[in-house]
Amino acid sequence: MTELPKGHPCEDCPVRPITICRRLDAVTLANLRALGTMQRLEPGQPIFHEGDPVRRVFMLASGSLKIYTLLADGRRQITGFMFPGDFLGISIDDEYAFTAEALVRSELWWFTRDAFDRFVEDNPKVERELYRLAAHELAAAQSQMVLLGRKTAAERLASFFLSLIARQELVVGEKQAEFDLPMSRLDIADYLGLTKETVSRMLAELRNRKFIRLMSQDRVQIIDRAGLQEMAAGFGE
Amino acid sequence: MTELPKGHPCEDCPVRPITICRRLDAVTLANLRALGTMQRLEPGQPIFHEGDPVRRVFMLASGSLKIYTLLADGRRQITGFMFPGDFLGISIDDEYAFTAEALVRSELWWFTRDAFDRFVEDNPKVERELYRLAAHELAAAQSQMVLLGRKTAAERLASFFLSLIARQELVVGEKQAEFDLPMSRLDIADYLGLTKETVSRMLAELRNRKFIRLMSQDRVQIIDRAGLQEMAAGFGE
DNA sequence: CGGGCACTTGATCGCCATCAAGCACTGTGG
DNA sequence: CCACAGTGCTTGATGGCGATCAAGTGCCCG
Repeated sequence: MTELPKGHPCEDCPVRPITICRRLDAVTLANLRALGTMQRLEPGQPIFHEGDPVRRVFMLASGSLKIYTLLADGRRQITGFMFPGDFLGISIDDEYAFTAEALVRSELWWFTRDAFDRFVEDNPKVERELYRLAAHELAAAQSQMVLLGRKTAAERLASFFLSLIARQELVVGEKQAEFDLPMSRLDIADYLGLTKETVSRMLAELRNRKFIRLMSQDRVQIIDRAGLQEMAAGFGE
Repeated sequence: MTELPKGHPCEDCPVRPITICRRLDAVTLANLRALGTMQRLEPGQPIFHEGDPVRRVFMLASGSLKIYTLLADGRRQITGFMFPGDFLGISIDDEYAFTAEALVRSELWWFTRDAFDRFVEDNPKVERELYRLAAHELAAAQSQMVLLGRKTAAERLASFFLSLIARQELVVGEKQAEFDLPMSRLDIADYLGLTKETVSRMLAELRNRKFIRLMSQDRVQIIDRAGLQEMAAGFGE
């Protein structure tokens, strides 16, 4: 990555660092992991802050993280959550554009940027895979724009739950009826562009409509997936 | 791109098509252009619709486009505008995830997917460049999420104007004091997650604060860029 | 048990959406 | 040259969704 032709034709445009955080294939992962160092994280512990120099590339092994940006007066937008297998810190710039912080006790591997770049150079398929991963991120970002720009509070929460369970099903490899909420109500709110009170109310709303059941504070059972999907897609009722 | 290893490990996850629409370097462009066909577009003419099969890759030569997604009941979110030099339709999936439509009379080159893919294979640097372009898109998408999730109406418009003029300055290569608004108030609203009325009011607000001047309906002069920047960054006043 | 904290629920407020004129530019025909 | 639609933008009046402010509740861990 370091030997990417710097600038040309965009060197003066406001390039900002990028997260690529979807999964690579198993073989690549194993080879890469051999180059890395493991690190434990406590809940709330930051991995890096917005503006920090980009020195390392991270891969989450267990737990979960949040990625966020702050406005001048403290308003916060969480732009993504990360789960085991996700990559973080792969960037074409020298500063992170966001802060990354552990939600729960987590483990991650880190690699120096150089080691990671060398690995990419030695594994031609990886570059292609990285592009593929970036494409996934972009598609997700676009649906999040639709969510933030045009969906109602209830629709946002429904969409969020569906994406969380889809994600978990991808990892487990089969349909699931329940999923965890490792993040707080405030984190959910800051991801969906709402307040924690509204998240709480919409949770009650989805419960009243018999779309979901709360097994505990941080575990949700899906009762009516079709109902959730209709709501997430923006059908009136 | 067609020979990207299909699936593995993401084949069952909801992959959606992706736009890559920033500039490649001049040499690459010239080589690529030789493979393409030119097409003229009238204002409002669609290039493709959400759900259409991905058969071509496009490059905008002149004019401008909008990219949007619709919800079930007709709510619309514009996820991006495209300007000369931008690429469109580069995708890892077989269906477009959005609709692309000309804002004004425009010209674009198109390439068959196969021709484009062969070109990418024959030009190893291009793959790297594509990744770089995707990274730019991702950074832009993240700031748009902050805008849509946490900024006020006035802040959104200020941010939008700054990004439009930054874009134009990138093309022209020097600082500019004025820029065009090739899109309607409704398009601006659907990009910023607002209504056309609110866009109109915030335009008046920025005018009253002496941040901008309207040279005509579709041309803006920036009077106080620092003021706009503060507002866009979310400082209280 | 009890203290703390996150979450829920309730009451009120405000920003922006909605509804509704009014206005300005554009083109067209008399 | 002007009447006059037609269209898109602006401005005004009102309303509603979600934010804010404020209790209340349950859960976790002492």
